[in-house]
Amino acid sequence: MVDADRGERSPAVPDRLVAEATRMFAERGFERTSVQDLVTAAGVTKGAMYHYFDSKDDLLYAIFQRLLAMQRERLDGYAKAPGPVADRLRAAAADLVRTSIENMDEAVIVFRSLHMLSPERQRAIRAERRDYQERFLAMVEEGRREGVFRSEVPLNIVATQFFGAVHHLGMWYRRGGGLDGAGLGDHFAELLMSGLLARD
Amino acid sequence: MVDADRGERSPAVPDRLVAEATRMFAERGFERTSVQDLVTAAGVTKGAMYHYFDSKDDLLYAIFQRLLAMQRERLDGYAKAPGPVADRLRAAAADLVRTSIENMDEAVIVFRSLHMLSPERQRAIRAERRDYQERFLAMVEEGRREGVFRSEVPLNIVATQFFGAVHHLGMWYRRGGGLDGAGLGDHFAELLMSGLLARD
DNA sequence: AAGGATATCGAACACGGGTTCGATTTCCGC
DNA sequence: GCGGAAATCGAACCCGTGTTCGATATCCTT
Repeated sequence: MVDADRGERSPAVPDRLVAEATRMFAERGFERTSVQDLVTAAGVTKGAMYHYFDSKDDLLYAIFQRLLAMQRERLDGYAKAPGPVADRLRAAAADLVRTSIENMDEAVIVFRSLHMLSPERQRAIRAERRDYQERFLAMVEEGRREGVFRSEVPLNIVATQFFGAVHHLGMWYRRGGGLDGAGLGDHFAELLMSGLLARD
Repeated sequence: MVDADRGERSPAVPDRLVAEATRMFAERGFERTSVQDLVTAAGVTKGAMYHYFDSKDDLLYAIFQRLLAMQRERLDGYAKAPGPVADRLRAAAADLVRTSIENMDEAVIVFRSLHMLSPERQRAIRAERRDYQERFLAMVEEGRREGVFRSEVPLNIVATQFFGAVHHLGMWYRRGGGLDGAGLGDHFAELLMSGLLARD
């Protein structure tokens, strides 16, 4: 019973740990989730966990990276795609909202528990996120140069407000509220575009 | 040397404690600030603190309430003022941004450490905030009835995105960045209005 | 089948945390 | 100035925490 079993019975231990940690950190918060509760929920003991992760911090860091790496990769897709920049930007924005909602647990953790990471790792994550926003802003800038975006409000403020709203999703969005991730993504993207285009 | 002294030398102990707690909770986070560090910074001992506050939680709760009560009161002012609803809403929005920036420490704590409160108090704070948003939304609804606001995007989503962005301010706004609270408030309000008014 | 490496266990450790409480000092009305 | 109440101290307490580590079980290679 080896890899074949892992696929059919239950996931490998590291994966189970990350999965449980994601669920519990999102629900109770990082600091209110003890390592003991965590490993119990995952059906192992502390020793097993410390075999795969150097610390509780490590586990948290892994969660951060998974979501951010995924979203950065997706953004790259839109940035490099052909077509008008306005369309690509709108699609990228809607996609960010959608993936944030579909990975709500991770999203909640990222925006709520960043300051629980060790300082170096905080810096690393912040850098990654800054990188994401800069790539995003590069598309906005591209649109501005082409004369597509010409808002009264500084464009980076428009984009920043959008990011703020996205990061805050975890605080209020609940499933089954009559609006799924894709629907909300469309609205959010629409709102972003109206901000970038508006001129009164 | 009593009240007169409190006014001229240093604030009363409970005030000092709240002030230090606000600063430290915002900087290091609630859970990374020990009661010992806190009382040392405030120049007293644990006993003094536990004389005024039942728990560390109590202290946190006091910080929450101060900011929320202040902002709710201000919102009421705009809601009850005379004049077109669009103007009042814009002013209220700009004011929320401004007061959030001027009380950045409290704002950071509110949005970052809500889940550290005891469940009952979490509920209480959430209820207060919901109340705030409902009053705000009532003005939006007023404008919709009058035909002033007619966005493609559902109005409550526009408003919610605005709140999200405001709550997220603490994550990126830094003083001395060439844009003060009032200036940013204007931009944010402008953006909110453009969302509420837009129709394409 | 043997052997070493990997995975998992389980108990103990070290430590800092929030909280309690009786002693001591400071304050204020009489 | 006295006396009781309020404020403050300081040390001890208890508990849960993340982490370590040697022992044991399981696996994969040869």
